Amino acid sequence: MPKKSFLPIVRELVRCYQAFESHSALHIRSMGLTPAQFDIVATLGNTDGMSFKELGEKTLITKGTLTGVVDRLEAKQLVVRSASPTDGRSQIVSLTAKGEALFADTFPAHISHMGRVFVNFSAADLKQAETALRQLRSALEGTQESA
Amino acid sequence: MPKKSFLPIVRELVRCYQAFESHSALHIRSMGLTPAQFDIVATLGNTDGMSFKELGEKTLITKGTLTGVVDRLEAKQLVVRSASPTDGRSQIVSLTAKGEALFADTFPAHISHMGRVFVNFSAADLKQAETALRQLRSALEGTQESA
DNA sequence: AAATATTAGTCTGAACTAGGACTAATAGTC
DNA sequence: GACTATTAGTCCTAGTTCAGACTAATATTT
Repeated sequence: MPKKSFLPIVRELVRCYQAFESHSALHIRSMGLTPAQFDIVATLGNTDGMSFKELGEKTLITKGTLTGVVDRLEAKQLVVRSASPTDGRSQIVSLTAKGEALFADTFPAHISHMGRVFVNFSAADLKQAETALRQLRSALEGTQESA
Repeated sequence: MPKKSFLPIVRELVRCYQAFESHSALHIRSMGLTPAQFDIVATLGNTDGMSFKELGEKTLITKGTLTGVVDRLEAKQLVVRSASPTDGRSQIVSLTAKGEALFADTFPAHISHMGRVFVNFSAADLKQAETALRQLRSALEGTQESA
């Protein structure tokens, strides 16, 4: 490996992510949700609900955090908890009618908001960026235990 | 623009960043620091100190957060605050001898830890990833106000 | 069936996060 | 020089984050 030449990438990755987050978060907050809350609502949209475990895996929010975020969404009456019919330990989280309505309002708006960023990207550009990122991630994940 | 084809990238960017963060954070915590604290120590290393403003710009930590993080580092006697000689509003943050020592211990260790991830990357791979990320970021930053 | 291990979700504690109000100091304007 | 605008840092609030301890329920083993 080229010694230390990975530093610019790491730097660029972090800045890129933060730029993305701040662009996304600004819009989400203007719609009255936090990024984590939006993440949950977007994940539950067009589904019949799912367990905390499943929700955590899809959103990459860890269980401890999830409890609190769902609490706040429940307080806003956007989601409900219900016992799983098959597993006594498990809770199913699903959107309420109000949550569905919010999803229908905000999700397309957000996609379109974010899409504007990519107006000048060609399909090839997108593909290339995706490939580079995927390669990077698989390296990062592959090294987790070999340290 | 290709409608909606940006979603996979966004997804990949987020996962990539989180994989990086978790890999990095695990190592940093094992050295007794939080990621934000390490970020500050690493930025102050080999400098004569800098103002909160400058520190915030380099680390991408916002002012409100910075106050608290520096408080904790000061409590650990790793950094000190001192009045700026040129600007009465400004505080200079710099490493103490203990902070310098910690920097000398942990920074190379962390670089080497992270470098292992990239063992199988060629210089060309790195360059390509960097280019893709830079392009992405400039798009993200450029759209901030045009919404 | 009883003992053990695993799993789902909650709770706790320490820290980070952004945004905005606030204070003090500097800069710019008339 | 007085007025106004900007800037640097601090404080506050609400929310997120993770790790680890904990409880209850389910699986596995013997």
